[in-house]
Amino acid sequence: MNVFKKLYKDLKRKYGPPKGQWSLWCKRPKTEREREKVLIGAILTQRTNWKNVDLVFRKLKGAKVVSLRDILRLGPRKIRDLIKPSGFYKTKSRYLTNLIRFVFKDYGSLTEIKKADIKEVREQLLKLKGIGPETADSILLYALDKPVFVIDEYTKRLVRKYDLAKELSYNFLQKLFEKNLRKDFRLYQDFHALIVIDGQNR
DNA sequence: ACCCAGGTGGCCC
DNA sequence: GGGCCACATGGG
Repeated sequence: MNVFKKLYKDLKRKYGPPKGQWSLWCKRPKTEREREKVLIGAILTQRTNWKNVDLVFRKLKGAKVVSLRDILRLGPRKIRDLIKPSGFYKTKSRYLTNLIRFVFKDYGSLTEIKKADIKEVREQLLKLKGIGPETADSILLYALDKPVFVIDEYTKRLVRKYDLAKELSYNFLQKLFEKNLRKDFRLYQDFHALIVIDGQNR
């Protein structure tokens, strides 16, 4: 058994199924509404503590904003105020609105995007302002159930801790994980979630 | 009063 | 391609 698979098994044994926010992100299958929530969360959680993002979701719920349509209906100004606790709220409200417009304009729904070619969707996402490799891949993996391994700060710390690679570039690490694991979005979802949980557990 | 958190874009060299 | 900085809030 290779070291990647072993690390996954160890983390799984230590923490069990991912909890909290991750129970939604790793849920299978997801409803359209659940995919939308993951999509919103993928933007809001950029460089931000999940506690703050959760605060935003409670505010959104209180304002009866529970879908992508609701966000567009409210408009950028109101959304800006509602997402304040997640930080960087001016840029994030723009990023989020742009992303949602892209979803509706090019595909109509997340369920439709799910049927499209992964490569193509990834490239389209990366063209959007505010969506870099990690956010694009988080969307692909957790909102669209695509087998794409997400590399983030915690993943890099894990790589350093166990000396899994000398190079730490995004693309290199992503290929490394994907090469050493079976191509399975469920495995990728749980593994990455556990890496973050473990990283935050220090 | 610091310091941190699932990043990204825009500069500069 | 790499090094820096702005973006902002809530919690330890």
